[in-house]
Amino acid sequence: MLQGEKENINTWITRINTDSKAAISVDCVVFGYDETGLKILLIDCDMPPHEGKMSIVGDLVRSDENLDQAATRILEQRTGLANLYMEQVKAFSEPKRHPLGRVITLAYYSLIKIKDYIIVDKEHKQPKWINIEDIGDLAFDHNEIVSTCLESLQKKVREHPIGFSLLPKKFSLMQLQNLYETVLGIELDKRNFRRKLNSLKLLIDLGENQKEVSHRPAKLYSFDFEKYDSKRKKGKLNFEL
Amino acid sequence: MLQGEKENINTWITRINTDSKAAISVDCVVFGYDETGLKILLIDCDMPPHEGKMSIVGDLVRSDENLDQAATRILEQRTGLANLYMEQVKAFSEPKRHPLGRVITLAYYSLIKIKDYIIVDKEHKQPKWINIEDIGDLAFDHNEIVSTCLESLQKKVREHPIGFSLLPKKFSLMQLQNLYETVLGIELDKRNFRRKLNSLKLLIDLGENQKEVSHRPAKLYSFDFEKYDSKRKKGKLNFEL
DNA sequence: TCAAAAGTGTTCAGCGTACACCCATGC
DNA sequence: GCATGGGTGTACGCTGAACACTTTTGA
Repeated sequence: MLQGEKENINTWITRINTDSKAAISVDCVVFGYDETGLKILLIDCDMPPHEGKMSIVGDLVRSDENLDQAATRILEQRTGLANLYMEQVKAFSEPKRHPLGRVITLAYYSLIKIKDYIIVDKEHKQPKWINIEDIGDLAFDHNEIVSTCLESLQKKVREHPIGFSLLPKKFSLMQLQNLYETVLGIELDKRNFRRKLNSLKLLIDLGENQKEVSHRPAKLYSFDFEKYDSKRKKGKLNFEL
Repeated sequence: MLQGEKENINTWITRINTDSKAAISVDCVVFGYDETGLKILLIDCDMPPHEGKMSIVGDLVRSDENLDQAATRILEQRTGLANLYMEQVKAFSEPKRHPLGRVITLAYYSLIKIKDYIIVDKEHKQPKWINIEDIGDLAFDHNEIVSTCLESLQKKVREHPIGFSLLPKKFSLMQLQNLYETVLGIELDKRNFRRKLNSLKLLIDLGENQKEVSHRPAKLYSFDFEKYDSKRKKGKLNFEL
């Protein structure tokens, strides 16, 4: 359209259907936690010129779904993963980012406990959990997407209690601390960490202990999601680690 | 594509060019500040069924530009505004959000000092600064976009010194405090605010005073962007208001 | 001399940080 | 009895929050 030209409903419809159409995809960085580290789910990429590399899980969005729905559907279709917490992060839109044409992608991340889910290889693309330290050169701009999503995850984990879903319902304080150290990639002081958690008053002491461990058994706790929600509604809550 | 069907390069190209194409737009919430308040730039909407409402400034993305470039171009073309700080916030993607077809939009915001820019009405859509309190019912899902962008702006202003561009180069501490109170929509304590700014050591005392004011003249300061950058690079900086 | 905004200090409570030893259990 | 990880307390410094009066200028 020329600058200053008056638009009408026909020019709009034309433009919507021609000039500016782009393929839209979502790409999802699935972070997985187990007690050995933080990993992400990668699959084989067989699209030229990136054959042989690995990529994160993504696909094109359909015309009858919004992006959140697309992300959920695609992850389920390609890996069997369902009912995940997902968070939209950012659009990646360089015109030449995709070899087969203009594809704008919306990056999402998800965070799960590896043991709770079974990955189904529905497409013979060998989905694998790769430790966050060991990710090599990925297809497309997926390295950039992964690092953007990791930053976003770390910020979120510091500010919201999304980490608790990564632990068993009953967990010890050491498990919790290890979780934060792993996801944030930092070390924390044991005593200070405990005092902090204690001051939040959001853990329920279950009065139970670990069993059959060859050392002093740890006390077990669970997270009080109800109390968290009600405190948050009432306005004042510093969840900040 | 059926689940489990093996993809190849032809199915990909087909899908990229047919099923999943959507029109992509950017919509930009331009926040403008002057000493009377925080405003946003709205234009008349003449697209059915939203004729008569106002809307934020947006348009379709072209195939040869990325989203940041599109946002810059569109704002310049429609309002004459150029060289703005812009920040991508989120995609809005409900399939029926746009009356003329599938349009996924990426929301951006920008923040400027009203006096520094001249708005050019290139399309006879009467661009206007509307106080943030007085925004009525906007076209499309633009009310939702505006409130999402406002939250995002407020978070950014608290954590980064983007507010200083809204003031004259030489400003008083009261002007600075008013700015934060206006943008964040809260009240601040004068003495605590001053102590905080003082402790950051990022203001340069110019040794000058206001003139021709009918009360005690305020001292004037400027913000030390260089020092801010170097402190930030060296790692340790708590800019947090 | 008055109106209007500028400027200034202290106290208190809470929070992050640094740091080292004893405890309970299984083998 | 020893190896292993669990569990605990104190002191210090920084920061945010609350709060009221004096100063300087122009009209």
